[in-house]
Amino acid sequence: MPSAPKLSDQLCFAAYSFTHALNRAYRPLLEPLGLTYPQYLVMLVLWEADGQTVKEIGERLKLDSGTLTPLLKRLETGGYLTRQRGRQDERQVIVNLTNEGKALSEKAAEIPTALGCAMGAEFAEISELREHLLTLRDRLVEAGCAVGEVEG
Amino acid sequence: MPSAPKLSDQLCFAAYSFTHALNRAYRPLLEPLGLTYPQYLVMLVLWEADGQTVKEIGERLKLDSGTLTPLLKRLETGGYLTRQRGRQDERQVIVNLTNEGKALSEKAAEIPTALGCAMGAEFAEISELREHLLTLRDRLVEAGCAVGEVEG
DNA sequence: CGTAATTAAATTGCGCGCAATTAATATGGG
DNA sequence: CCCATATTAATTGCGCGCAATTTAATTACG
Repeated sequence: MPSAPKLSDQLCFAAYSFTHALNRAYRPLLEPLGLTYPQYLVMLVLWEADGQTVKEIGERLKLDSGTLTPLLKRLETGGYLTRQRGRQDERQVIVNLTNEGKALSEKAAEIPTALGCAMGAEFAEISELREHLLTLRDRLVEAGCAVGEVEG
Repeated sequence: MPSAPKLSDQLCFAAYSFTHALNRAYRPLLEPLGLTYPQYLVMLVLWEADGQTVKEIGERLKLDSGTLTPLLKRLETGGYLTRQRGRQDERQVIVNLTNEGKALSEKAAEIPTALGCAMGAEFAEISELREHLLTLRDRLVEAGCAVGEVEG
């Protein structure tokens, strides 16, 4: 297989396995809160601004209702939020935190710290890497197609 | 929620959404080959070295048999590889590419190029970012625990 | 030897992630 | 006003990822 791309050359695999490693690192930290990692992301969005629609949450996290609806139902069952149809527009579903859901943010406060430590990285380094990834992500979303000249 | 971590501060979310964007960018490129992205990764591993065990493939990709067994069965059904118990150690399953599976590497040759172009990134930039992510990944795997001082 | 401990895959169960479809509501044009 | 079109969620189906368990084969130990 002389022409085959090499795994070790792939940025995509590095990102893929880094993400999985992050997920595994989060698991024991989130388990005491009763959250999975995607559920934690939804809570982050709601802690920043309560009362958002499913659509708004989805835009923020780049997820659709196929993923969010069952996830939100589980968080509702867990007592962290409520879901109710909008009054002026009944197509929308507004998601509100319960007191329990709001209180959870305090327990979650130390999680980023723990992760940063586990990675042994400085704030500036993390920050730069984050922006780099978001830039490339946005270019990927924008491109969607094309055939060009470098490693993927 | 004054103490809550912010989504925009999170490296984890940047990596998470970058990975999903990559996945979506790969989809239309891999569909003509009849592969999903994880299946493509397995093929990359086998194109580099045919005849590996499930364990070896899993170590390379950081995946376990719970993920690999059904995935490999699908690739077997698709005619890209065969799975057979090892002769000298019957606990192992050796995975071999079929001619069709080997031939697929040629069609896949242009994929990394297309992705690199879609990201609009130089080889050096990609390369550096890749190493950075792998370094942090390995630190995460090594740490597994701890509570420290920076953003995650 | 023979039994205990170890190892490799497979299986089970659950939660994403996403494409595709459906249902209900809202909007805009004639 | 009515109907075609848009939009928002929900639903369905499938393929990961992974923890936990099970099964089978190998190795280590007394």
